[in-house]
Amino acid sequence: MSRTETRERLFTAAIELIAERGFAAASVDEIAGRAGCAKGTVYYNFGSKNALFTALLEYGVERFGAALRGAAEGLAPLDALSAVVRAELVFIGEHESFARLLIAETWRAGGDWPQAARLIRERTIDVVGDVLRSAVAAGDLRADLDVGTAASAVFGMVLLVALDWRTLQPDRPMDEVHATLMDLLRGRITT
Amino acid sequence: MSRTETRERLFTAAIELIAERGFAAASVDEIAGRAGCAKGTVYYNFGSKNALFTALLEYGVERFGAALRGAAEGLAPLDALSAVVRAELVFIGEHESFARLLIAETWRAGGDWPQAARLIRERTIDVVGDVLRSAVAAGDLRADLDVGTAASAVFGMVLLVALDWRTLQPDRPMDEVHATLMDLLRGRITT
DNA sequence: ACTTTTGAACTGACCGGTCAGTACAAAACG
DNA sequence: CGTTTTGTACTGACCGGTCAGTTCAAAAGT
Repeated sequence: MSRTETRERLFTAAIELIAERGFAAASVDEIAGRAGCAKGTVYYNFGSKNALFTALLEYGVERFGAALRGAAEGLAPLDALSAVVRAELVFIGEHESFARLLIAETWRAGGDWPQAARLIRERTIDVVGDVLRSAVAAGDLRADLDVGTAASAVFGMVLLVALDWRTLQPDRPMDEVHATLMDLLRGRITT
Repeated sequence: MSRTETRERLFTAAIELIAERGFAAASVDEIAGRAGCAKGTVYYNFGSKNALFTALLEYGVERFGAALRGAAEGLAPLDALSAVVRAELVFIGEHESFARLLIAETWRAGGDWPQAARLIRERTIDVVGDVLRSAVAAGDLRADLDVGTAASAVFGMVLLVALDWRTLQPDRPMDEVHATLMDLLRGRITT
């Protein structure tokens, strides 16, 4: 078994368990068990439970951010926005547990690690912010738009809607959800 | 010390600690300590840590829902939407810890209590849904609007934006945040 | 040979829950 | 009126169990 493969198995196991029970309640024994390896392997590979969690967050956010950035690439600003929203839906559909973990563990109040988690989340939100900024620069969106708040609004809206979608109506086609979200964003709600 | 007073002190202490560390990591000893009473008192009043948490969720969601419902009362549909969004911002501003707890502990995957938590959260979202439904009935919003998804989107958007607001720019006037959100919802983003 | 993994045993801290007992005020009693 | 009882709210030491983290010798993989 290669080291990276073991690491990935541990990642997915930890993501699932932490999404289900939260970081504190997910025991290392159980994570190792679900990943099909021994407890010692966790400590050989990561050194500590916290380090495993941090590595996992970075790994996941890296992929998440890359997926969003990749979706926007080479598109006109407004198309890019639509593509980023879709990419966020797709990513969450495929990595539901990670999304739950992200939402559950990164909006804590005070403490020690939240800085890391918060920065990571911001980095994800910033991709949306960049897309909005381009749209403003291209004259597609109002010049006085508060890009920071809007980015956070779009990202958060899609995140929570996606989780409700997976939880309550998983059979619903993604395009419908995407269409509703884009209608909302483009002001096509009012008559 | 009256029973209800003790209960409320335990509520606020538990809300703060769970928002900071999560349910599993918030120890009953510490909750009791911060509330200024003994551990036994928690068990005398609630019977278990889980029961304390459930009671606390119901207590908080009751107030949250009432605040939203009260804000919408007697207003024309579109004004009601604006008022509900503002009420959500106000409530989160005043009960930031509870909002963090709500977001962190109610989007878990499987398990035992999530039903309770999820239903409770839905009950809050449903207030937004009702407002949207009235607006559709009044002809202010498109008849084919997917009210469920839109309600979840509005609620989630405001929730995450409010938390970012409290965390990153607490000095910013609430009206600005509110205005940006309403611009987003009314399609005043595009040029 | 060298890296990686195993799995079991152990430690020490911490945590949820229990329970016998305290404090005390309002009733019931004589 | 004094005293006894009762019920409520609370206390905090204590118990059984769990868990992160350590250690290590042996096996497996490359």
